[in-house]
Amino acid sequence: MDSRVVADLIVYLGRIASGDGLAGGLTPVQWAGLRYFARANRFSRTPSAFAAFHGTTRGTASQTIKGLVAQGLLRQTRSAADGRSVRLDLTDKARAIVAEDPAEALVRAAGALPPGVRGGLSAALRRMLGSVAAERDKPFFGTCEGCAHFEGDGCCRDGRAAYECGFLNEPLAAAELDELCVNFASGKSRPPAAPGIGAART
Amino acid sequence: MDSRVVADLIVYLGRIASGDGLAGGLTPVQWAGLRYFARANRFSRTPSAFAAFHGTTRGTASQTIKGLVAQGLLRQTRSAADGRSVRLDLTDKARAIVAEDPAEALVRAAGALPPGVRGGLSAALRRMLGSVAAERDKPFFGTCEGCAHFEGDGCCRDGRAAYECGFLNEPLAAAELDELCVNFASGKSRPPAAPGIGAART
DNA sequence: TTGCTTTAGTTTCGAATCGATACTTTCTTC
DNA sequence: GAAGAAAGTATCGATTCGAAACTAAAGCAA
Repeated sequence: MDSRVVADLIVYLGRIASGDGLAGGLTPVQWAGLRYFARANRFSRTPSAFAAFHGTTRGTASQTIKGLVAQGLLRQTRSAADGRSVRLDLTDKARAIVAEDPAEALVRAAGALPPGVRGGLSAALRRMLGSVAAERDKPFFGTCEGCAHFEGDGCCRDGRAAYECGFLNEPLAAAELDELCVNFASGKSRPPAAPGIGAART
Repeated sequence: MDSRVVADLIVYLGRIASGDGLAGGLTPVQWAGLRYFARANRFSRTPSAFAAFHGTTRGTASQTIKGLVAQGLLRQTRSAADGRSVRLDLTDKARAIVAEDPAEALVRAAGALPPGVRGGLSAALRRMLGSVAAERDKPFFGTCEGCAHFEGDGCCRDGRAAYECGFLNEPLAAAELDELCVNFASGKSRPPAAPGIGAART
């Protein structure tokens, strides 16, 4: 019975934080898009990845993105490596809006917790995400931390970068390690109490 | 930075659990309605309370309810005390559907946690909800536990019921103490680590 | 009682959203 | 090269949503 209270609390907290709707003249879908493109790394800032993350079709995602581009909140650039792919980046105008996201209240609430409690909360939520992931077959998102494709221990080797994505064979900047990635795969033996944000069945 | 991870985890978990959409032939809104009327107590199973909980207008809530009634999932009865009010109750058919809610995966994930961890998680989430509540002026929902209107310590007094709601002057069954209530108000001095599910500014 | 105001619920209507589908372009593989 | 897969876009019909108008019941003040 206590388990249901925990589940309800998570759903309730998530909804009142992210579902606040029309704040700032943006629709809930547009907020979801801005949040995603603000958190995703450069490999994942594409219409397809957003569609997968948001649980919708590519067509619908394309419409949402078109609206954000028309409002000057996203800038799209075609990929040089793949002529089909498009990368979306937030404009300065969008960054100013995201900084006043109503969902920031949740971040502040988390920050108000004692560090030890917050660490335990984070670890428990990651475990729950791992459990839920084991029941599903949809793609999950996570950060480099705990990703099976993550390589590099911080020191250079034969002229390559300190960190690298073994899936894309791309060097990674230190600031990118905390960004969401669509190519996340669990399975990496990881330091205790520091799994990735998500886990896939692979 | 760790605070943002916690906030993102909560939003992500809540969305993949409740936003699964068209499972069972129901739309996401209909799922939300069924879940609400399954958790809410008899004072809160009204269109207006559902609209407040779901963050929408009464008109939209009325439409959602109409659809659920048409499918034989909700039964509406007019209140004897107030001729305007309508109470919605789940039918047996609806209870069978709710039992297979895709969001039950979250409940199972919470149940897979060690009891001590789950207790800490629950307490931390309640604290976060309290923080978020302090920033907003919208109504919040909670259970009798920790509600300022809750009266009675379990023993009868001058022929009245063991538990009672001081706001509505209504006796409360023991099974109703864990149900969501729209009239929740914080402020009650409460036993340690057992606040209500929500907190209002009052 | 008679009015006035508030509240619960419903209905209607126009705008927006969404999913399914088809289509174009580009990359990959044989 | 040709076939097939993948990324992205456009279109269409059904659904949803919020705003506003509306009905009915309750509360309140003389």
